[in-house]
Amino acid sequence: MSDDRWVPPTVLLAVDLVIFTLRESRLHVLLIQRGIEPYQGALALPGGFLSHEREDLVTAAHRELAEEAGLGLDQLHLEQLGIYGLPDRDPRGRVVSAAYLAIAPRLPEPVAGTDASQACWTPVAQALSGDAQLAFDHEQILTDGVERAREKLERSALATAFCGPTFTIVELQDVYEAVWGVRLDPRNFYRKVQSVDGFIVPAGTSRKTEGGRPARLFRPGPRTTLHPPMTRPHGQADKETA
Amino acid sequence: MSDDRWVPPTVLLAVDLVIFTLRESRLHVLLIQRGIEPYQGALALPGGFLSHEREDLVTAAHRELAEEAGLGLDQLHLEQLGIYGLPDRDPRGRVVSAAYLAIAPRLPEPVAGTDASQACWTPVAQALSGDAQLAFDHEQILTDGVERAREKLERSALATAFCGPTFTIVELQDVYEAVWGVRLDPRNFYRKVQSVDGFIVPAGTSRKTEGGRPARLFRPGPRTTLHPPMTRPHGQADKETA
DNA sequence: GAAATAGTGTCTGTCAGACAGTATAGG
DNA sequence: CCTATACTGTCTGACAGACACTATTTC
Repeated sequence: MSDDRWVPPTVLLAVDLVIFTLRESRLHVLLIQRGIEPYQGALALPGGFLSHEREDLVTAAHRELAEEAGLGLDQLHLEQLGIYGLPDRDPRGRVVSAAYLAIAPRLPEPVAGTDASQACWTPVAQALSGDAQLAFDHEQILTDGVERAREKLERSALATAFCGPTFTIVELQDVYEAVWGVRLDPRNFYRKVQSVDGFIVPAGTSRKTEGGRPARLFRPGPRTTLHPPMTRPHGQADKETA
Repeated sequence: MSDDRWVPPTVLLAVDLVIFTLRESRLHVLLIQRGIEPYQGALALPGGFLSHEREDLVTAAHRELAEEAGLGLDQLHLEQLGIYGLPDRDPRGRVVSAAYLAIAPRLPEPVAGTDASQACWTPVAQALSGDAQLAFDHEQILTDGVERAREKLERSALATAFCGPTFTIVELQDVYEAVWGVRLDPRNFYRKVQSVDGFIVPAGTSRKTEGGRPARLFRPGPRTTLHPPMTRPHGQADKETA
């Protein structure tokens, strides 16, 4: 600040995505296998550099979402997660990454890998088990993403973003159980989720289930923040669903 | 990604700080009056560019904290707030800012302005009233900082960072009332804050107060996350303390 | 003693957690 | 009928909110 002709350093800006979805009642994250160095062949979060100097960060996140996951903007939650800028996180030089958290509804196909690299949904428990070494500091970013999702399920209506346009209460409960890693009582969950005003609204019809009474369908309500919040069982226990 | 010789664009990376403290039972933020263009003369959050290409973001935040506010690392909370990167937020070009939230304990002197610009503690209510136009998108950053602080008071022991090494329960209540903008019942607050295990621990002695029974002193406890959380009065009402 | 601030006891409505019981489907 | 799933009613312990009351200081 004291030199007259001092010029601040420039950095490369990347956008990385933590994209969550629910598959078979388990939380999955989209990972790609890197086709180029560095970390060629390793698993990594989808992402990339800004396409041009005037591209907005959110726009870049949406672009990557479309390019690497084939996901459009419909029924998709996207929020900023944080910035990761340790000097040595990328061997190519000073790369600072803006991480975004995205929630995708259940998708029938395993995602059409449109990009050069192969994209696949991976159970989060497996991605963080240490067996699969993630590129760069993506394990840290993924860990932060999980924690963010857990917190937001308490105070926001984010859980509905995991579901399709309509869903049953049991499906919504599946989301909470998978993300929090706990078991919830269906009866109490039913009462609780209905009592929060504006969280979910009836969608009229009902849906078949395999041998049993059909469940009523609901749509996401107008509320985005939940009062009172959903309460996560004490001690944020990470017990897997048996 | 398809061109062979494509080179990603570079950006300038800045670090901006939202530094909160409590003065006269009101939440204050540190603002500086800009000495140079752009926005010369306007109020802004303290901050600046990375000093060199290999500087870590947190290190840069600490450096700015020392340069512009004269604050060391002792008894100081610092956490990442978010990244602000709209293409037109800075007329000098593509500048992306990593915002950090800092909490400083009560300071006797109004901060020694060590930098070229004048630094002053400003009530947050005044800074956001619209009368004082803040530079760049700093009003947005400040708004996000206030919301973040409010949320973190619920689930973390962040409130103690506003106090000195020892404090009374009433002083802690002052923090909650100022940040949340509500009135709390002293008796219930007393019980509640004591019942949360590891939040605050007795510091042995007590402290004089103007005409009344001396209050016991406490120190921050080992707990950083609060279970159960402090409950903010319903509807996050923003009623100012009368 | 009065005044002021610190800290305690107790009641009450609300709600999370537990779980018995009812409803509606397919076999 | 039985089984499986969806949904309802009710009890109970814990706790937030309200507030009367006691304790310890200065004047």
